Amino acid sequence: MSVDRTQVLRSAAALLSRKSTATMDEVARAAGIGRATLHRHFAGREALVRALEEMGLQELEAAIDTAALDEGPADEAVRRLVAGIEPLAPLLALLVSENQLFEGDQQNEGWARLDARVSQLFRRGQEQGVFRIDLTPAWLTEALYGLVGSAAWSVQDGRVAAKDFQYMIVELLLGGARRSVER
Amino acid sequence: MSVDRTQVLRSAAALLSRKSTATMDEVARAAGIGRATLHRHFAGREALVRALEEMGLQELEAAIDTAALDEGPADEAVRRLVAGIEPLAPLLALLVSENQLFEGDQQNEGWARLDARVSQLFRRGQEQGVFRIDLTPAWLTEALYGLVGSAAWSVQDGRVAAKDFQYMIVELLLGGARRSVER
DNA sequence: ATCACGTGAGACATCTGTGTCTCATTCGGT
DNA sequence: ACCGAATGAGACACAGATGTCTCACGTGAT
Repeated sequence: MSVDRTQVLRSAAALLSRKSTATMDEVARAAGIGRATLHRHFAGREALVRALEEMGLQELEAAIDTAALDEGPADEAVRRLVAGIEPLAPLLALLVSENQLFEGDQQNEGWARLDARVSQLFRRGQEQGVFRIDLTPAWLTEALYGLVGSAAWSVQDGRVAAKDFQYMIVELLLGGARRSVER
Repeated sequence: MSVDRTQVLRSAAALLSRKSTATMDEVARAAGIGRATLHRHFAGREALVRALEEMGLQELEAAIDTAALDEGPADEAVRRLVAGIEPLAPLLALLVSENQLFEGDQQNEGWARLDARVSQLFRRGQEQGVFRIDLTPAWLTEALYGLVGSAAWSVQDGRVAAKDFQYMIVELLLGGARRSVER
């Protein structure tokens, strides 16, 4: 009976990432609840978006923590990170594509901090000779977000199989599309 | 004096790709024109979006044509394609991230057709042994869009240098982040 | 210098989405 | 079976964006 707040936020993320001008009513319908109920849980559109930000940052941070980016080979850390990110991919896709949200410069810092941690992983990989050094850590970080978003949308639209999510991202990010000898 | 329609559409794409809820007034300001003038050129928000779609599809098709995807090694064709896409990257980023636009199933076909052409390039590369076969052409196509979008946003936000646009995308897409022997 | 045209600024009515409320209903716990 | 809490549906006023119009100004052509 009672509404699952997290569930509502997830469906909202999935919808808004594809139709950012969606109405509060559409968001409610997508979550399978009434508009009034949606309003009882989130004071308004503003609050809803804030909640999405907060949840996104929080869950991404948790995923980064769990992945233990400082341990083991950098490429394996990337695999762990992508694996942990999968459940929150639609939400991440929304937050990445809509950075209007970060005007208050409040949550902006939280985002920058997570960016730095991911970026640091790629830097570590470069220093340890695992990653090539002609692609900046900043770009690799952005590319990771982009690929995660693309994969999330592709799965959502049925263009690729959900079970291949991690494999597709990691393999392309780490190994690229070109066929090479050692593979 | 007279307004450059293409210029208006480009600035609108850049703005809307980052703040999709932007007002018509904001779009006008971003283009350096008045709201009334914007309205004289595009009957309404709906018409503006349609024009963005149309221009995006048209220019992407032109870029694909110019790249001559059927000729030469597949990886070189990818390089040509990315080079041709660079000027319309912000527009492409908008269209990819906001697929609410394709409800009328009209322009949807145009998009599907272009998708098929790009996808065919990757398939050709696989058949000729240039690309690995464990990543589907559909995914590689989506990934290309995703990376182009990420790169466009990164450049727009100043996180990476504009001059590295093509290099970053092509190198990551084709070669991946991992350091390997022949590189 | 004159004229036609396109533009910017502002006013205006309208519309759509928003936020709040009430009320009947349903679900879950007792 | 009962009761309380949460929900859905609908009504309502309000706010903000939209679409249209007018008018004055600047520009470019003649």
